[in-house]
Amino acid sequence: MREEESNWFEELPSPEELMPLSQTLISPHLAVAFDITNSSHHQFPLQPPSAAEDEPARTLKRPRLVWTPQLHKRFVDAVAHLGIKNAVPKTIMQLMSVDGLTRENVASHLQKYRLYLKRMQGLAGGSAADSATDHLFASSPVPPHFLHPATRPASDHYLPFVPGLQQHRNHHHHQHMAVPAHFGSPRNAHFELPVLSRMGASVPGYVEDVESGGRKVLTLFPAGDD
DNA sequence: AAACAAATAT
DNA sequence: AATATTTGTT
Repeated sequence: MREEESNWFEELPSPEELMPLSQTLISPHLAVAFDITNSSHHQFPLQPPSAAEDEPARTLKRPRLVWTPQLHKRFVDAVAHLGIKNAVPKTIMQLMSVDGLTRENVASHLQKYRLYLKRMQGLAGGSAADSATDHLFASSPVPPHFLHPATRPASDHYLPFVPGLQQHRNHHHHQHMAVPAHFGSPRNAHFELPVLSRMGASVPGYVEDVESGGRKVLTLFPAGDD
């Protein structure tokens, strides 16, 4: 049994998408038998109590996420600001605060990105590292200190945010992602990331029909506000 | 529970 | 090819 936290259905599917599905899966008279006739059908799919059917909510597959350059840039920014220590999928996801983006989306992307970074460390010289699959990653500049772990960021653009500590920036006119001076609870185990107002305006993803196979795809950053 | 890397699947 | 999912380990 999957006991995952896949609550994506709470936000994504529009009633128009859900309705036809429910209609094909639940026969009309069954639908009336239960209470879903009561205009409450723009709720997320409840599984039919009859259990005679399969469970669409658990079986339905979320469309693949498209990592646009804009979305990737946001990812890189988040990692840069978090610092390598704090840049784990959950916190990256929170900092990015992109509506509909899941931890697994980020984890998968992070894994690939790390491989890309390793591949580039090898070619620290000058040679192009582009294996043609790296177009996405190449679309956003890699902050220098990603490649040299021992090295501190030369500029204060990437000052790692440490939860308990207060940052002192002398010049603060880089409205990148403003990290609030005080946030969450002090040092303790987990801290809460507030919804950042500037960087964090959650973008409501939309679903696009692409590709000849009719695969549905999720594009979160169609046109950046970046 | 979450992170991680490697392998594998779609 | 790009992303997701699974697996085994910490």
